[in-house]
Amino acid sequence: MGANSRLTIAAHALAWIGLNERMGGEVATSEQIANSVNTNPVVIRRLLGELREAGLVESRRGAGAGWRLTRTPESISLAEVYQAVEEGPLFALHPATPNQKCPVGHGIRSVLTPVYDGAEQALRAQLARTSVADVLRESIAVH
Amino acid sequence: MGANSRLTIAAHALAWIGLNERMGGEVATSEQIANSVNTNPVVIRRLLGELREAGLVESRRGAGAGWRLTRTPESISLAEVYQAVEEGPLFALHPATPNQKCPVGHGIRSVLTPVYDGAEQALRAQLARTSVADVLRESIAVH
DNA sequence: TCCGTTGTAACTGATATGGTTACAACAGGA
DNA sequence: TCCTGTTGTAACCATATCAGTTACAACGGA
Repeated sequence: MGANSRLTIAAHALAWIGLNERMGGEVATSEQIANSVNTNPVVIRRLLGELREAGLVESRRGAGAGWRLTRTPESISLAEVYQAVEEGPLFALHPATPNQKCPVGHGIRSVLTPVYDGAEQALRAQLARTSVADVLRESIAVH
Repeated sequence: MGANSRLTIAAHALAWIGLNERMGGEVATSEQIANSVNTNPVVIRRLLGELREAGLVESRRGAGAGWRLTRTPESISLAEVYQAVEEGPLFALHPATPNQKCPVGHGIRSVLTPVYDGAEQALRAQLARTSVADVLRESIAVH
């Protein structure tokens, strides 16, 4: 599958902002986060922009600007982060409408749809078991 | 996410072969399957080739050639089909090694790895609840 | 030998991703 | 009012995957 690192980078960014706030920092800049993730600040700003649309972070512009969490790290689950950065469904149905004259082609889409919904639901439920606070705490605990 | 239709097409092809065998057909050709899926026969042959490597189907060449299931439709779950056609992990870690001098960057990969493993395991477990026989039977039942 | 099918390479167009440069918009402070 | 640092965003590039297509060699039964 086209595995991407969007969830990884988003979780990393949120954990970093959480650590920054715990250390007394007012706001975190995309440059600081990018330095920890080891990527370009624009990549961070694009992803945090999607998290802002989802209501997970807020940004301040102008001098002394940066990013802050709108909620506690404990209350943000990876399922919400996934929802914010991965829009489409996990599995796609047929690119072209299957042959409706064939019994299989006629019925298969309405069969697969709930199967895919259930699989995606199971995925989200498992991601919901981990919070940004978990990621931050366990990351720091690694020696 | 880069949602693709590989699992959909593979499940459709297997269900079609299963129906063909139930109707007394010896082998199914990639052209017949492609006609039901509404795509090009080469797309079918490529995907069935991966299913053959996984041991789910076998092919015969020469005149009167085609494809057959190696097991009953009841014994083939969508989790196995997923395994056969989607190799890589669902979520990727960082494209570049994160900053090891940062506490978050140092520990986050070993934290996310088991989280992603668990999520993917939940996905597979849910897909395992549906078999090719289920897909075939329910598809035919759709009016 | 003929012929239908598989197996596979090669190419195309569309789309997603991560990275980069560039620059306007903004807002606090000197 | 101006300076400065940061966000917001457009534009572009390289790479990869996917679905589709054409072409043709390999195979094997009749």
